[in-house]
Amino acid sequence: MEQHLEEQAQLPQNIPYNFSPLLAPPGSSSQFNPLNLVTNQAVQPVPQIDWASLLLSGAAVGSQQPVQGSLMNEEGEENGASGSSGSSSKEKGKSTGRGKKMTRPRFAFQTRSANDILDDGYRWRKYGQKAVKNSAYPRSYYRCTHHTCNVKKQVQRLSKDTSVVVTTYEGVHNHPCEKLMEALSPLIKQIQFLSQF
DNA sequence: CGCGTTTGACCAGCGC
DNA sequence: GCGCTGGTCAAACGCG
Repeated sequence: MEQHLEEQAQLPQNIPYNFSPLLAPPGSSSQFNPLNLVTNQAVQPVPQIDWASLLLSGAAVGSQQPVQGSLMNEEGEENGASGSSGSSSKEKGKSTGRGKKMTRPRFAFQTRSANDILDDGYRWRKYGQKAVKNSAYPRSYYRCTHHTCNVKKQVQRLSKDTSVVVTTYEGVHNHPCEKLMEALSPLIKQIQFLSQF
């Protein structure tokens, strides 16, 4: 199944960057895979993404605003379990193996970027890298460095279109964006100062 | 010295 | 049951 991922991930050429298109193709419900999700952005060397609103409200994306197909949870994966042997096995492996069985929202998107690592405002620690079948590029595994946060993400570059990076987020941050807080702290201080009068 | 990356080993699930 | 594959671990290493 993995061998077709990149073939299925056709990039619409003129879609502006937007998370709303994160929908499973209507006819591919049973074969749905996060890597098939297509969200594109204009070709930019450095992605300009409104991560703050995205990931703060966007946690929402995970739990409160279930955009169908943009999320992967246990139920959704069971739907596609028979079709996608590879991607489903890894989840089951985690549930019964070292990892804990948790229902974690997942969403994936593609970006055109020269950088594999998108600066989403959070700090990530790389914990693994694997060469995946039928892909010239390895898949990298990252974990949020926040001690109470267990969000993971996978980053893989398409071999057929090396300008496209597929990022899969798993879980929802349970802490504010550090860089966002860092950026806002002077403003907050100023507001607090002014509010004294 | 602390933090992050690299990388080989290990584990579990699936298909045959 | 065996091999393949993906995901994770953890020790070693590098960098600021």
